[in-house]
Amino acid sequence: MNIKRLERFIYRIKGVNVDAVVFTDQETIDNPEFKEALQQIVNVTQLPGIIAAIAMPDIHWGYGFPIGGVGVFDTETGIISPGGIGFDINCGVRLMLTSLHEEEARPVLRKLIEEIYRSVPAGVGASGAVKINKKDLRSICIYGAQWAVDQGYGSKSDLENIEDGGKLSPADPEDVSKKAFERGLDELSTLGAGNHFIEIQKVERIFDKDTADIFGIFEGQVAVCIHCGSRGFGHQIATDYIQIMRDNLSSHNKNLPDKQLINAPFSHPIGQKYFSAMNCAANYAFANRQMISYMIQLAFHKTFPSKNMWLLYDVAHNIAKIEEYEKRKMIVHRKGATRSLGAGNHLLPQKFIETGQPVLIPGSMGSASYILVGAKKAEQISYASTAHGAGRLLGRRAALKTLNYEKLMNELKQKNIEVMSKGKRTLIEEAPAVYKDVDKVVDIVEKVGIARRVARLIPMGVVKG
DNA sequence: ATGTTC
Repeated sequence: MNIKRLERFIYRIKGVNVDAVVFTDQETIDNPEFKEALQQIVNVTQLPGIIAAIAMPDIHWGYGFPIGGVGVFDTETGIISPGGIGFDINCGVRLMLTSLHEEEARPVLRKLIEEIYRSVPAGVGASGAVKINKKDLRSICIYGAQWAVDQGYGSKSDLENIEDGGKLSPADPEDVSKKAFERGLDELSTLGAGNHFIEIQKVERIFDKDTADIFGIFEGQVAVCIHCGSRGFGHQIATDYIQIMRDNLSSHNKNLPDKQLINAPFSHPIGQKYFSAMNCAANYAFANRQMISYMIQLAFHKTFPSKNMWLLYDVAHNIAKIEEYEKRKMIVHRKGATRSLGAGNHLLPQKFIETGQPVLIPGSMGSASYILVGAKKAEQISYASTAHGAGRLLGRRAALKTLNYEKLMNELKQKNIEVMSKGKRTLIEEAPAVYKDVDKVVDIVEKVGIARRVARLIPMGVVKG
């Protein structure tokens, strides 16, 4: 690999049609663990219609494309690829703020965590939180979070605090398979497993007082963070379209450097159908997080009837969207990358025009999370993208082999973190030691200038699959 | 990530 350091935390790797750009530190560049992930972002530069291939400081190995990567393609000559988005379509993060202070929450924290755990089914195959029929699911595909609000789960004002209003188009349920529909029916309002979680956090530090004030953030404030996606519904859609592309576009895909980069020309009917089906899954995920936050609100008000809880923002970090840069339409794949719109961007609702878009970057179970704000510079150097999390350091298998459950529980106990989980295995696979240091990731993001820190939060309690 | 390896 031909890697050149352009400036501090910005590297250029020689690519095929374009060069790849990586925002990271020298340690990551030199670490053999990340060699494959860096090769993956280089592979992306070989795809048709590529405009930019960018990796974030939380880069790690993924299916075809690296996680923590952005792939930008021309809408006419370029492609759309399920691997550039991820199996968990519109995996994302939602942050709820409260009028509650940490000291008031501490004595009843266990009860609150238990209440939330009962309200939101977690774990692999979790189901049965709400009953919907096929017609509802069709509406969810089209209307996303708006469907949930129309059903009484939350309020209309929530919608402007969700990326794209929680509703993407085109999204035609006819492009979604029967099998995906079957899976989607009983999974709405469930958390899932793996790195998905609900976390009760407290604001530990404020970096940007002016923005924090506008966002309604204060030191010691209790917040609730939700990290989850489109469950088996999105997973099935990704699986279906990988198969469809394999069966119907074999000559188009014959010279791929990696089979997992399978794709369709964006302008091809299959590319268009996948885009539409992907939007259905994205809308399902927006509805899912809307439902979950409503359930959490009920649990919260049971414990604290006189306190308020409201939505700060909801971001997607596994998605592809049509965006325009320099009057050219592009299909921007963000896989483990968060949109980062700076102040004044016309896509923002009025309330965020002067601040820029809230950006949510959670860490791992025992570590900090950040609220950041989008930066104009991101629109210039990263196609309005920034990092999405701490980024995995160790694979699941390696985690199970090297880490000890009792030791992990002791660590969390020492940090005063209450945990409720469906199983031990997920906890070990998601232990803090498995992730990079989120503080470092966010530091690079800010120094490069693709988002700015507003507040740092630390965990008080966590619910996991 | 996932009715757990596509």
